[in-house]
Amino acid sequence: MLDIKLIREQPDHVRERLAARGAGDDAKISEVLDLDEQRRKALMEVEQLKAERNKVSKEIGALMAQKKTEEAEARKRQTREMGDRVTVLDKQVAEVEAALNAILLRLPNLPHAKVALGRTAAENPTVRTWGDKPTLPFKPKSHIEICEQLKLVDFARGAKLSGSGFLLYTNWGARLERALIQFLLDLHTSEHGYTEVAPPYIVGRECMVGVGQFPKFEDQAYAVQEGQDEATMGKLYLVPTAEAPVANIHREEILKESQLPIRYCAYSPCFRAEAGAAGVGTRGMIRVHQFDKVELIKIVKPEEGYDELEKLVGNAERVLQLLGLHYKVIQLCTGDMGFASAMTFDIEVWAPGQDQYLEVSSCSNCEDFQARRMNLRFKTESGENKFPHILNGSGTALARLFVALLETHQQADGSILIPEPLRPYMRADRIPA
RNA sequence: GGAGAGAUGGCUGAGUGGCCGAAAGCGACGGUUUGCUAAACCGUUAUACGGGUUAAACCGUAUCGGGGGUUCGAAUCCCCCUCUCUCCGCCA
Repeated sequence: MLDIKLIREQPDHVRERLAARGAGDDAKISEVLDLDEQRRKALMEVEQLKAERNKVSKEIGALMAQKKTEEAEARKRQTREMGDRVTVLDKQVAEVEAALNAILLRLPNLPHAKVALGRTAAENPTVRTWGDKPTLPFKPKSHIEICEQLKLVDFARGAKLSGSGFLLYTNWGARLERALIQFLLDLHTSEHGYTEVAPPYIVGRECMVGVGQFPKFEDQAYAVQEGQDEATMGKLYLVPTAEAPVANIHREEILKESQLPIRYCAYSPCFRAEAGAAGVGTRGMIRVHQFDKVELIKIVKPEEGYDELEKLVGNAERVLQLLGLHYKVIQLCTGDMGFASAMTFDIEVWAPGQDQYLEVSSCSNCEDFQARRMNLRFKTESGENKFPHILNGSGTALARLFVALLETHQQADGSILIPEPLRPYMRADRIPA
């Protein structure tokens, strides 16, 4: 959520920054300014009225104590009317506030000044690349072919169980998935300073609002209903990412400055309806309704936000380096960034069988945008309450990592060579052909 | 799922209609005292919004789990909801 004071004081700056990300909706900002004005006007009136009512009420109390009943009754008649007026105005304020909030919750974050201007993914600058595209001495197979040959994933039965976009990992495939999860958690906790947490996979809607998923992207989530009780619909959702529960751990808290930075690392499955994406890359494992991911979340002091973002990207990159996978880091341009983010770096790993790069990580600094929504603050040494920066990054998404790993490390004989750091987890150095 | 108890400030805990943004204790912070530590003593100690100010000071409003109601006035009375605890049932 944007700071209403910022919108009030620098509306043109806000308009300009929103326009930069292609969300420049002048009408909305004007509406916000108008509602804000209305709200404050009504507030002033009602508060003044309440102050008077409180005053007279106190007097009534004093009169009652002195047993001056008639005088007290006279005052009561006087304040009764004020009470009715207060009720009306209170309702008015609540309505204006609700209207204002509805807009504010749908306005995306402002991109950081250093983010490249652009409209689409085609304009995302590449920041760096690591390694080279592997040159295989044979025509690389697609992960789909590999999975079928080595029986790592049973696509047909996954679809039978839950519909298209759901995977049934089998055998070495299941073990590889589990090994990767554990490898990632161990790496980030023991080498990168994160604290492991295991969150719920179903969250209340406030969590979704807190991270900026809702209300704008409500159609992308799986909603959960308890049995036949339709009244429970809209209360709980399957997590689209561990960010939803983990970033909200300290929602509505006031942290001590000494507690920061907080760094959490969490595995969770991720459930995405992918509404509107039907038919786009539906074959294979690249776009699915459920995938595993290890997520990194940081809550930090504002002045440390961008240093921490750099480190976060580095933590995710380390994964690919250890697994011997070629990748590039790109910065998302203003037009391609996610709703809550002020700056985002994506990591794209090379998948030889696809002949393309796959996004396996997205690392963002949302600054105080999410902290505002979830009312998460920290108290500075001087006693001031401030909103921290909240960062999130995939470290990393698994299904696509799985794809890149198979396609990169496939051997001429059809087996898959397991990268050194993963071998203890696989208890094998290759998946046999 | 059934029955009962409860939810008050950083914590413990008092408060059953006005004198209560809230006693007391603990903790924390500042100060006095002190060779050091400890103790003692004094003081301070929530949040948001609005007004005000260069910034403060300051003023107002709201907040005692959440929402609604009664009343001139609600932590206190009434209704609904959420959560926690105890017992029973069920269950991985």
